[in-house]
Amino acid sequence: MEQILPHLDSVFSIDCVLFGFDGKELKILLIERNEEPFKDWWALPGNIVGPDESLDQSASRILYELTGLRGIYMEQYYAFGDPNRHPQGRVITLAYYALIRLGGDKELRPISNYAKRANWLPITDLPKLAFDHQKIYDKGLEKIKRRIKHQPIAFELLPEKFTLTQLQHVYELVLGKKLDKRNFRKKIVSFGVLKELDEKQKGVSYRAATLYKFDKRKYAKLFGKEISF
Amino acid sequence: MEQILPHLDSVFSIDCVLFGFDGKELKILLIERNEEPFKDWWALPGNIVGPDESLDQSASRILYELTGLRGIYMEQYYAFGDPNRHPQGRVITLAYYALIRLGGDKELRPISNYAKRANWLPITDLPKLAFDHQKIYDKGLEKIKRRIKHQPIAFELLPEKFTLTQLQHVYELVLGKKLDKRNFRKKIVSFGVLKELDEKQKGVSYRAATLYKFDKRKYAKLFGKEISF
DNA sequence: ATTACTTAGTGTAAAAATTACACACTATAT
DNA sequence: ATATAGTGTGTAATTTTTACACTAAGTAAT
Repeated sequence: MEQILPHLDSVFSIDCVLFGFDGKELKILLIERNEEPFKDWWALPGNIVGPDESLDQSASRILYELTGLRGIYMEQYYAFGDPNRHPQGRVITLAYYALIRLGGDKELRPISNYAKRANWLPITDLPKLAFDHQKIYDKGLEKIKRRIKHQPIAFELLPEKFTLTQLQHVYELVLGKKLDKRNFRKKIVSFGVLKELDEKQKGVSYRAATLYKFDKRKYAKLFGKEISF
Repeated sequence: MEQILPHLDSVFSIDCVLFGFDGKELKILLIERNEEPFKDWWALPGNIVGPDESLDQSASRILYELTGLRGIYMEQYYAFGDPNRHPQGRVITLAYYALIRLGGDKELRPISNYAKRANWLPITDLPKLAFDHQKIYDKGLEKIKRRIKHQPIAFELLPEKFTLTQLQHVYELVLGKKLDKRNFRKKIVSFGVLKELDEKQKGVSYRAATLYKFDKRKYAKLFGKEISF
């Protein structure tokens, strides 16, 4: 119902759960707050939605401001609006997640002044989080667990070229269970969204694995058909 | 980011997509607006979130005010926040869906004054909708299509006691395709969430079918295991 | 060049799930 | 008694899923 527009004191924000993968562990990006409330606590990066931004634009801007990253696959997944979730007033927040490959270069560019610092922390050992951010994170993890079974989001966590073992590793981390190597390969290849390259892995002290990349074209053709893990 | 709370003129609302099933068709509840903008247009029922309500509470209140219904399974599914979606200012809206069985008695109790009337309209023949409500509806339908494959939400559209044929009918309507009778029964029974009653359907001029009901207890035990259609 | 080490890469058989498909039964209405 | 309309049921063929272990290839150290 939207025909009358009272001026209400409500604030609408976006918080981001950025999952990162460095080849070993799943991490999330947290900031250490520099201001009250929850000064010195770790929190999810977030910000207030600007008056002329769409929600997705706003999420992209926030991600960019906090990390310098652009062009990342992000998706809103839940709105949190408990009237008491923020000690200073009513703040409804919309949670987005993003999946990012870590390592290499382009890391953590300067951060807005409300944070002392930002850091990628392994999800296996998270500190207490400010506000209801633990809940937001939990729901985000749950979300990508479900999503990775049906959508090709695992690739976002990997470099453009990757080995099947690396891909399996990502699935195992997100789903939280071991998968059978042969069955995994059989299945993932049968989806027909991988392109086998002529290249091999480099810099390893054992037999180098074949590199693959995700084939967006092939995936686009499959549209509608469900992938299922 | 939530440490400073500027007073912004933003409005946060909830819109509901109420899917109803009368035994024949899928319908949604629409209201005919009585005020500008979009006076005389059909729109989704919605309202502004109160300052001390949680989002779910607010959605329940709105549903109750518009229909008199309580205790309905509702879930938020997407936030719409295009800066231009409302001609009079910034309104971010959170969409909820609900599934309701129609027919019988408890229908459409008096409606707030912003609507001329409210009506259940078949989804196969919807009018043009106000604002971006067509988009909101589309996304809602998409959502329940996916959800009905994995969660026991079909039962919300049926009376407490129902026949397997009625249940199949609901699945067919939502998924938009025919299902094989024998395979459907085999599968739905194998989930083990139905309780066969000693009762038979009444008032039909042919062999009466056995009635079933959804067994919440059994379903609770299955928790974690995925249903899949 | 031999050896030790580490991961890559591969096939099959058994079990389970899915699909396609047709007819006799039962209740009611006339 | 007969026509009608929907109920309720089984099976064989196919596909998908699961469980499972060894050889091949490359690197590093000697």
